[in-house]
Amino acid sequence: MLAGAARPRMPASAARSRLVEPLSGETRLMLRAAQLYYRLNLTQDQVGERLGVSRFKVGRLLDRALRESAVRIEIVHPAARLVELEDELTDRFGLGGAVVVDVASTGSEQDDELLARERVAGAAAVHLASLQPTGAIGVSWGRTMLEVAAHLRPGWTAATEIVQLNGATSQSARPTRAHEIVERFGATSGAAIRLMAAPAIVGTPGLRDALEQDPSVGETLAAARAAQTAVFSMGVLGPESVHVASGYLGATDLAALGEAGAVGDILGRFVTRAGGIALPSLDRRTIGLPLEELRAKTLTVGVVAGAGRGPIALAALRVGCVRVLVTDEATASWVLDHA
Amino acid sequence: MLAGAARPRMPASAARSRLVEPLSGETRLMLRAAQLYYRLNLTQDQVGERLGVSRFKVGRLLDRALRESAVRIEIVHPAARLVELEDELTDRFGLGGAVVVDVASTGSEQDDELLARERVAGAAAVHLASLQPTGAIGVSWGRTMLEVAAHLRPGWTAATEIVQLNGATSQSARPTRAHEIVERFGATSGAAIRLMAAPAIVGTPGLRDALEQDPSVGETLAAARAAQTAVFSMGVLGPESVHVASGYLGATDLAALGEAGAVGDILGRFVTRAGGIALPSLDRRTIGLPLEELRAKTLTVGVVAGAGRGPIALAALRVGCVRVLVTDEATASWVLDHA
DNA sequence: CGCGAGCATGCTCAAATGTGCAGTCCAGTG
DNA sequence: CACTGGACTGCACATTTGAGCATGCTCGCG
Repeated sequence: MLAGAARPRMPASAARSRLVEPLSGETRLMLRAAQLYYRLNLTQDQVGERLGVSRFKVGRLLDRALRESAVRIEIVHPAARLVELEDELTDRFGLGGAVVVDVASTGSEQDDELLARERVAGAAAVHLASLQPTGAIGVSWGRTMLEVAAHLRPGWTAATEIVQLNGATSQSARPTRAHEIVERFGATSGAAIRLMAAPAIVGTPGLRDALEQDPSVGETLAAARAAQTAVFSMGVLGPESVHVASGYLGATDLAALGEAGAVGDILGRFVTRAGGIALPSLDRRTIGLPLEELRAKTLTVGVVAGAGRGPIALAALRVGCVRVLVTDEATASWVLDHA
Repeated sequence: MLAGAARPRMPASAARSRLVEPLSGETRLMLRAAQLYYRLNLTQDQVGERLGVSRFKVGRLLDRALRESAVRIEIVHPAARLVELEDELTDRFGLGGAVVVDVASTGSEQDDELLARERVAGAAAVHLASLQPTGAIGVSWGRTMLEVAAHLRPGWTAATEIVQLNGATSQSARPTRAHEIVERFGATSGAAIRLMAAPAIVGTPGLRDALEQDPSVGETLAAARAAQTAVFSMGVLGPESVHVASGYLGATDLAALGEAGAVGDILGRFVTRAGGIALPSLDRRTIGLPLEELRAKTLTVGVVAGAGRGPIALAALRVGCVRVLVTDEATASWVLDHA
């Protein structure tokens, strides 16, 4: 028998086979290269040797694998998302930096609030230390700032003076504990301290001006102005606000602020979603550093934590008075989603 | 007021903070480096510049990220698994190579069987061509080999002769079509062909010997022995076997084989799970190249596809008569799981 | 207070990798 | 059949990365 007979009857499947590509040899090679290179950590040279191709070809195969995403490089660390949020915040708002912390949920809403404040404050204290601020540092008060103070480690800064940025004295049952905050900032650093002996908000603009001009308050205010660094937290508007608890704001003021679109306060100054002063009449009765002056500082660290703090965080960013933001993941996400 | 006052009363949370590590700055840095390096494709130098650290440190951070698997490199191509199976088969059985094809499931068991055979046969034809066999090529017969033949492309080899490896003539209603296979192998390559004019299995060892010594069969058998390359498929034992359909095996033989632990056949020779001849008495009645001689060849390509072919594939590997295995994913997995 | 172990840092040098370029092959075309 | 454009290959060279090593720093211990 000889070759060359007429083509014999063959199954129809021969034609079909063109449709289902059986995986090209080139792709096979690419995957083998990827396995050897990424899994076994061989060099491209070694891969080439095993596969019988030049190292250049291996390089090109790996390149293709990456471009066609046959190989995926993923950052799987649980904290990666936080770092991403930090970078996005920094970019989007032109910040000098951002710290976003992860807050494990406890199940209880109240516990979450406490935990968030605690973790964020801790991070703020650590970050603050890493920034090595010098000269005078201005600080605000509030529950968050109290936590920040509690987390400061001795010797965290070489700053020479700690200055209270806004009024805080109170006769109410719920004191502001602003002096504790300032004292701890001073005690942990060896810096001198300067308190602001005045309420946060007084009854009339006239009294405000009189107090601010009196040396007892005026000198601190001048120091607050001169400080190149400021650390502050932000408050939300609502019946649970420290300003209400401390007796500065009554129901009337609250209602007016709500109507004016206030979302919270920075150094006792209530601002709207867009970052403007919500109620100028109230602002003129507020004692402490104005926001324009806060904005002018070299380094400002804004600390904000807890559910519902998104709007005031965003407002603060819009005011432009935050150079470094320290917050929790939920707030960071909210801000980026609503910016 | 002065600094240095006794440490004020502070919330208990300060102590708690030691427990919940707020994500160390080093880790943060590592993740930022990973993002910049892997996502943005900066060089380590550029990453270092942005992060304010030396390129050495960046390298070490990335190293750590990889070691702590904060970064995962994954090969996601759907065919990656196949390549992995190929490598594993090659390693585990010391093969010269393996081709594993992916068979999309159709839902119907029968269609799957056909599709698997078709795809595997196609892959075998392509791979065979890439191996560029020369001289004489021995071939077996069967449904799978028929498909392989159908997929051969003209000019696929420069071989000079195609030789049938084992007997196949049949008077039954279901012919073996062995001549079609050999003819197509020849027609697509321009090689001469040599058929084996004898049944696969005859009634007595005496007749087998007589036939093998007669020039009509003997010359082909000698050529089969001399060929340096062989291509063959494997059959399963069971009522649907081609040997039954072609009338070589009766119910008695089938039962005896089953009892002897046969799992299938290679060139008409039935073997056990472990790779031994299942029924020597039957083997002495089988016409064609013995397995020892198949094993001695330079290049042998075994093609096996379809559900339930795992045991015979494994047996063939254990016999050591397969240098290159071409099969489907299911069979490859089965073999590796049961080896 | 001095000492040394352990560790992180940055350096030099070599290895590994990417890039631009020139040569080659091949399919399609006039 | 010659030609041409495009894809692919391997090479020389520049860049990037890794490895080993000396230095300096911290921290605990005597």
